[in-house]
Amino acid sequence: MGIAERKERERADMRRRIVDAAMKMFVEEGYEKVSIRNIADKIEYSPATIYLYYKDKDELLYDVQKEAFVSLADHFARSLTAAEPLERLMQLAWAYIGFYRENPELYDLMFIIKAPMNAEGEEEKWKNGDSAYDALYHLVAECIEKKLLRFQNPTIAAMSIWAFAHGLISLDLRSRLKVCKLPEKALNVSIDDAITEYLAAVRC
Amino acid sequence: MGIAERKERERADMRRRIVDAAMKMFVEEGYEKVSIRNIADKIEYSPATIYLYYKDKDELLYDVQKEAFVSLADHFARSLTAAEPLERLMQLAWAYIGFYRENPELYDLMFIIKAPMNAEGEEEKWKNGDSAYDALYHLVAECIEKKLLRFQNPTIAAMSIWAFAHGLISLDLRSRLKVCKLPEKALNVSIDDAITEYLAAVRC
DNA sequence: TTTGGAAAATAAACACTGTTCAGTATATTT
DNA sequence: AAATATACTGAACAGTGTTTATTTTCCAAA
Repeated sequence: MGIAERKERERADMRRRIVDAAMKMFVEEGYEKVSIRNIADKIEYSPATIYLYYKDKDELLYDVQKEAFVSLADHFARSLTAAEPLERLMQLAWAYIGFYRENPELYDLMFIIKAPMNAEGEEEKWKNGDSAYDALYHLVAECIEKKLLRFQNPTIAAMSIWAFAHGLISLDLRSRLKVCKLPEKALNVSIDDAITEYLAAVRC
Repeated sequence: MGIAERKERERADMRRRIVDAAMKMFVEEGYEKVSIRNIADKIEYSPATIYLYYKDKDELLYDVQKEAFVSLADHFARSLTAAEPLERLMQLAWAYIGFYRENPELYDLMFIIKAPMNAEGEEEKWKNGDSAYDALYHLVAECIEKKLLRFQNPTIAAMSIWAFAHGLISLDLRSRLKVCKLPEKALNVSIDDAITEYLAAVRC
């Protein structure tokens, strides 16, 4: 029965085509501005066809998020070259900021946009971010064990470091840091300074 | 000519009615889920009428944000009772978190939602958050002057503290802290712990 | 007090959106 | 070749923000 397998393969190919087009368009124009019809046009299929492969736009976004988190994990893996855990933690932090700066729309869709993880009920569906978070958690835990960080609890530590970076990023992404009245050019520098200072402050 | 004044008053009243209804509905159901038609229904006018008072939904949101920032400033004013600047900074931080917890949808619409400040061109329109930011900035500056904080630059300090709080809040609001695998109840406690630890870490 | 003109409110439409469904074309099995 | 299962799509539904032509309301001058 090679046919069933081919059909399955074709189905997977179609999902690929859809998710690839969607990812590309989300990154270029932002999730909100891309409609199912736009995606259907791009892949030269009817809008209704997309609903044969994804139950709704949220499910499609979920798949794009999955993809995005894989590439974040890759980005992490490539960036963590140091042997010293503390040095690795710094690399992780800068890799995170770097990922945002290279793919702001992707960051938005992974961490800021409302859909789809606020869809109640689907509790355990939010596993996409796990590996990226685990990278942070284990690194932080190792640093705490070796008394390299001024933290006791690794969960609190991971939360704090993540929140700090995410806070800066999402204020930046929404142009909220304008109120700081910094010259355009000085903003990125200030963000970098803030991170540098924070990392210096939390180490022993 | 009392008529012109009455007309002006009526115009202002109408804007009030619209912005009040909008604020109420945004808070209850979230900005995205409230349509111009819904608001029009609520105030018992035609949808088109709203466009005689607001050029688009963004302008309406902008007015609601203005309102929201006033109430945040009020909230700050009521919370900052201590004489010691460092104590006042703590109160500010907790007031910020408190405001979020009392009005999560309002926080969303003030700090996270995309519209309207990303509308390019209207550079100086984003002055709503000024007074709230100024409260933080001046307090931080005072603390630095009196050598109460481990910061040199007040702008970096204000950015950092704000980013930390905002980061925790917005990760919480988007249920991203689920990856920390904390029991439901422990989450809020952990957020509080993270803030407590952070404040302890940045003081001299 | 009636009439003319300005101002305010609206019904209806436009161009979108996500989504569904009845019907058509294609491929596979009998 | 006929019957069946699969894949696809046109058209529609119910909603969105917004605009326009039309009607209603109001005020001032004849």
